[in-house]
Amino acid sequence: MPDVSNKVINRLTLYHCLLKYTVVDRPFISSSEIAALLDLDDSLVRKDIALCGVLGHKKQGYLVLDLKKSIENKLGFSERKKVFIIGAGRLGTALVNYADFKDYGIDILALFDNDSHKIGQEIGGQKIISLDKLSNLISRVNVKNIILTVPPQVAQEVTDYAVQCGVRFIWNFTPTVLKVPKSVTVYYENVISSFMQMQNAMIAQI
Amino acid sequence: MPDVSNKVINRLTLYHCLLKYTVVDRPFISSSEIAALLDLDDSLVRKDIALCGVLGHKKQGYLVLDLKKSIENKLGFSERKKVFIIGAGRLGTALVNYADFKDYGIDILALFDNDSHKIGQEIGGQKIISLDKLSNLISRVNVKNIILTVPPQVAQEVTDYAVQCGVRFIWNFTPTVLKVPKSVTVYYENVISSFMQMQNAMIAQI
DNA sequence: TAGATTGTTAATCGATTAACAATC
DNA sequence: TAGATTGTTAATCGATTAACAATC
Repeated sequence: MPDVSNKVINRLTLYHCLLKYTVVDRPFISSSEIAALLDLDDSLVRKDIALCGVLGHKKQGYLVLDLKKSIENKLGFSERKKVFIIGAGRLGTALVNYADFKDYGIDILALFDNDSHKIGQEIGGQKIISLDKLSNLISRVNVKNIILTVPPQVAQEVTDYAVQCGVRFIWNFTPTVLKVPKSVTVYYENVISSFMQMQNAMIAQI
Repeated sequence: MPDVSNKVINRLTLYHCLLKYTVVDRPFISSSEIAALLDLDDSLVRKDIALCGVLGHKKQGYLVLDLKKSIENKLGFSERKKVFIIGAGRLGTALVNYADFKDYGIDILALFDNDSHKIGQEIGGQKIISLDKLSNLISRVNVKNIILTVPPQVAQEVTDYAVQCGVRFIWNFTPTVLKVPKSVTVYYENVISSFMQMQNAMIAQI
């Protein structure tokens, strides 16, 4: 999936949701229908679709199943992507149980915590593992990507340790900015920011 | 908070996280330091800060506390924002317990579900309420914003009901596209899209 | 003073929208 | 045929980066 911007990825994912759950009863959908449902410009939708290599049909639109499949290919849903989760709090366990991850090729292979009361407990078929086993498991399973769902107060400390163990990509769900070496990439997931953006949309509406 | 794009909101929120948890030991921070930590251009940081009405100090940078406070004002953290959550599954309950919401002015006033086994249970100080009480509570408490965390299969059905009850803004955590009247706004939170964006960053890195 | 940093303008880059020929 | 829809180019819009004078 090179050559597509984050904005395109975001829209393609939405088109896919649409085709998966909403448009299931007919063979074709047009760019203007998609655009109307998502409040976008129809030529933008056609451009996005063109990036997936899908050809439409004049007067009819795009074949729903064809389009769905092509988005899956473009975004790499069928390739398996291995991740660990560090932090078995409410958010971490919610993510472990998020059934849809598997559908999109995301395999959560282990869930770590350093609370001795949690270690050994089972969540969504995953045993919670002691954090000091991270280094060992990284080399055995060859996973370089972690989802970070620890309390913000310990986020930097846990990150330093994870980086030392060989982690290269951190999907950071904590509301903190992490200091990492140049070789490590942090991707920020920020619920507060999303909320503020939504609120902005609200104000604009009124 | 008019006149700021979503991208600016996102960055301002990150600056705020930085000032809240990471830069706590000194009075000043420069635009280039912020830029380095977040992998941004320093003039972009200065522009964002200018939008908050903060003046820096030549040779020293910006006063940390001053900047933090101004971001809070700009993004409206101190104004209380009332929301309901519909769907008391793992994600819904994780959000109820997300302590940081309160710090940012987001008050979760009730948690709804229609599973009779869940109704009456208490989560994070909130009793789970039967969904058929929604209409009643909307008029009593005057809340027009909901966080939707139900299973995707029932998302549209629940949305139709919520809209009928008077809901105007839906923060949609389900991986579905919702059909709503023009008067209702849906804001999509898409974990899968975020993951794919992260993966894109990974590929670019290697 | 020399060096560092802001604040801001102009230049560039990228993303979206408008428009329309092609054609089913 | 007439109408609808794609695929794509050109125009516009918005966001980022480069550059630099001002100044502490």
